[in-house]
Amino acid sequence: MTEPDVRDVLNGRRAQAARNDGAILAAARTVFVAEPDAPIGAVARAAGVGISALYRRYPSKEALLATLCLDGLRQFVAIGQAAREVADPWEGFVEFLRGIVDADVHSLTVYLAGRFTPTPEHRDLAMQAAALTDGILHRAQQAGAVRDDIESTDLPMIYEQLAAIRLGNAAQIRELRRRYLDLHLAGLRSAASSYGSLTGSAPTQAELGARWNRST
Amino acid sequence: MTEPDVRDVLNGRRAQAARNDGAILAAARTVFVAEPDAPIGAVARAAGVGISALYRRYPSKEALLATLCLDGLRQFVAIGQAAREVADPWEGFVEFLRGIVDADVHSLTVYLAGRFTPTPEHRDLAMQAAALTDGILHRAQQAGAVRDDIESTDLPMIYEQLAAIRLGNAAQIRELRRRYLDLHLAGLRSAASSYGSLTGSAPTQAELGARWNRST
DNA sequence: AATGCAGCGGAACGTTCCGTTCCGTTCCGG
DNA sequence: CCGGAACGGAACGGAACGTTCCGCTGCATT
Repeated sequence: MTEPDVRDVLNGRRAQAARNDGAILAAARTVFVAEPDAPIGAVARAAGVGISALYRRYPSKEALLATLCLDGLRQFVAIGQAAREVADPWEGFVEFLRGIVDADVHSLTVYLAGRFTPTPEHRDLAMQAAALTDGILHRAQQAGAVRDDIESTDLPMIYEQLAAIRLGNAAQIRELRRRYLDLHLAGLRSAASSYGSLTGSAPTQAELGARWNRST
Repeated sequence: MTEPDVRDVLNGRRAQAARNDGAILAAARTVFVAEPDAPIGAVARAAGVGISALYRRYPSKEALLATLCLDGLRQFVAIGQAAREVADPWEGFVEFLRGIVDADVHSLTVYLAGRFTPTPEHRDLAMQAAALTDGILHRAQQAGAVRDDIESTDLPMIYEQLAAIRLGNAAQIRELRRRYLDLHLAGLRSAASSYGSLTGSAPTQAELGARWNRST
């Protein structure tokens, strides 16, 4: 039972298993982002493996979704931390939004939330994400770049809108989302507030958090 | 078999049937707008009738959806015609978008499209709707109110984004949609284009029309 | 070379869900 | 008083899906 060095098993049964690990996660990502309640067989087909290769790694569909969502949350935090390092507040803000939208992190987190019972780790990362959003937005607002009547809970709603753009293949979807993110950004600039104030108010954190509870 | 005057049968079996007609359509509207692939039993429950009351009026679920979508298209055209009559081009444009979003016409048309085989009447009304959109947008652009790098196929994408806002009850959804429509409008104003041009290009009419074909 | 078993593909199973049909009942209209 | 229109809801048939299970393959160890 001597564990062989990873570099020594580039082929063979172990190596295929290791490759399947990645292939299954990548396939699951693609499939569930495109169709949040796709059957688990679609993931297996997209990964080019059988169903049992899935169940060897994840005890249930729910566990797979939970893992996927965890990955998405970690990605969200990483993007936020990178954007916080950008010197110019507006540039950092833009890079933040672009990063979230390009990676389609929203489809991996909120869309999947409610389809599994979240762990404390999920909640913890979600709070980190909210804190990052807060900081990046407020910095841009204090610099006078983003209009003041925007709250940090407005941003998830913008992600949600952009995530709803699902026209054509993946490449076209990304292109279209960039286009409409540009439009959102034009509306978010502080000078744009001269066209009139926003009616109503942003959702509360509690209302946003309610989406993590199972419902359907 | 003398058909009695409608005003004479405010109660009785015939009257209940007439009332059910409206109740069923209203319930179907509410239910399917909230959940595009809700079971037909949910509509019956929301209308307070049995399932057979539904099947007496519509031979299948598909027929009910087709009728609902037809209503939505007619509503779209009516809103567009009203907006065209507004003297100020920008005001008309705004009223148009507000009307579509408030009535949630998008959920009744595009969301339902693809779930039934469309009739020539559907296609005809859809073309009228596209023509109206074209006219209202171009008028606002020629008046210098809306930025020039917007095409008429951008507007359905904006509806789609706003229709994706589904947080809380119907009242809160409407309030939130108004808020984010305001944000979109700020980005659409011609002066907002000074913040930078839009990347990519709008979808083509053909790409938008593809959503009417069954897929899932 | 023999052998044990990790890993796998996919058929099979049980369950849930949903559209549609059908039957017994009610009660208006003539 | 009776025929039948309208209705409520149980029953049916089939599709879809998550999960389990079985038989096979081929590497690793002896």
